[in-house]
Amino acid sequence: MQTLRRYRYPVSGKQLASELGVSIRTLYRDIASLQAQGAHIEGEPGVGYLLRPGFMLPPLMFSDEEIEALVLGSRWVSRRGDAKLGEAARNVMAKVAAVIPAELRQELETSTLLIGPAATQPEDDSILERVRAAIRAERKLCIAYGDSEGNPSTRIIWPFAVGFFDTIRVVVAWCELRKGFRHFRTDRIGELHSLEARIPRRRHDLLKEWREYKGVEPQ
Amino acid sequence: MQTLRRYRYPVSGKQLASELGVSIRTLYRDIASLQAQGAHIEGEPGVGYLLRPGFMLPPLMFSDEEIEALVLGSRWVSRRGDAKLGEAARNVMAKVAAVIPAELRQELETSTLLIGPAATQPEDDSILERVRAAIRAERKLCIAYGDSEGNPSTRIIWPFAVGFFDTIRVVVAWCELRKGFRHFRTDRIGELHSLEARIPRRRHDLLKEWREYKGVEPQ
DNA sequence: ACTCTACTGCCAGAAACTGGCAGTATGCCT
DNA sequence: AGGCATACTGCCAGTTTCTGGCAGTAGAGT
Repeated sequence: MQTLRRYRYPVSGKQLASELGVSIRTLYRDIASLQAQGAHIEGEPGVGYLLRPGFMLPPLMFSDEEIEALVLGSRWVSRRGDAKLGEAARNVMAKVAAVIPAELRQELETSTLLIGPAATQPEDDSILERVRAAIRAERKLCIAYGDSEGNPSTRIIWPFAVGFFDTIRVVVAWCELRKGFRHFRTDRIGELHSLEARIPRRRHDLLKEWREYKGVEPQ
Repeated sequence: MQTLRRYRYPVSGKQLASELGVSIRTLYRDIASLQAQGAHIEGEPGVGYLLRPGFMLPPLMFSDEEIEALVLGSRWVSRRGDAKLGEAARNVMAKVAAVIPAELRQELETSTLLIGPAATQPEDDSILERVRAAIRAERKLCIAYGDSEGNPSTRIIWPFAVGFFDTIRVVVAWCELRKGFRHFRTDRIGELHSLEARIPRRRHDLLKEWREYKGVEPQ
């Protein structure tokens, strides 16, 4: 898995086998067993193998308390994240539930830590989804924003993080108009579209610089 | 693992081996390798084997979105749960980070979904911790409670769930005084102590009945 | 002292894995 | 259309690993 993950383009079985020090025949068998375990490895004749992005977690041991924390966290994301993120959280729980024995599954589903409904009406989810997509793709966004006094403006921003507060969510970005870090409440973003232009700096560096500027501890 | 989990008392290796259809010698070897993988199996000469409570997750594959959801959920619990639950959430992330290759670890730590600070000052964490302990042990609680008009009362309750709202947390319980389901805000609980007496009904049944009574969907 | 039990080293037989070979199917390039 | 690179499968012998029995040590409870 680790070897295959290093490549972002299809790589031939022959090459993989020589890197791992095994024969081609064994490689085919190993890949088949990895696929049986759920790894998303795509193989095409004439092309090679490609690992679809994702995480492979080895066997892991969790205490009761840790499982409760995991379930509670997933439930929170499921109810407070945007639609896609919520579905991802439910998928996590479904995957975990699918592989544990039946006696434990009940313990999972019966977990007694519940997330209550949101205090405020959720705004349009698709804004958050599109912001997250832009962050991941490291692309600039053009937004119509109304500030706290209601003054409308149109800005080009470099989004690199989303902050979840109890009742609101803010996009953390570099603002080209103001030439500085700014926060934008998602419920005050009117129109939004993703630009072709890439953000000229790495997301990780922007985040680090913003943390130093604001004095925010890593989480 | 599954075989061993069924027992709540120490069980001899001989018995385990015959249930699994392997020899004693092999069982010792298998247990050694499970322990090497992180399973909490305790073996004492003259007593037998005992599995400390916990979950063993087999290898699992997650997509990028699912990992983001998992990280975000853990961060929320880490900042909004009580001290023990928060530590458990951080342990989950630490365990995951410990077993994934270095390139991926950075992706985890750099995850750009952040949880902001709580809007209100958190009340005494230990109340929530003790309520959760009572729920897990299925023990009655005696609490001093002030209702919304501030009238103080002392009640014996059967706690079976905790609801997390944006700014407050409520204990869901059967109230012996009112002979019905009641909710108690944790910030209005004054004194609290756990009683020796067990709750006469199963937590799971109480939760189910409360859901039907309140019309709450399972999460 | 005795029994029950966990745990280790050793070794032969059993099981699983590995690597090579031959062969089929599919996509890309000329 | 044809050649080439590649994924993928069945078969079989050689190698490695796993298994089960035996003998023995050590700790806990009676």
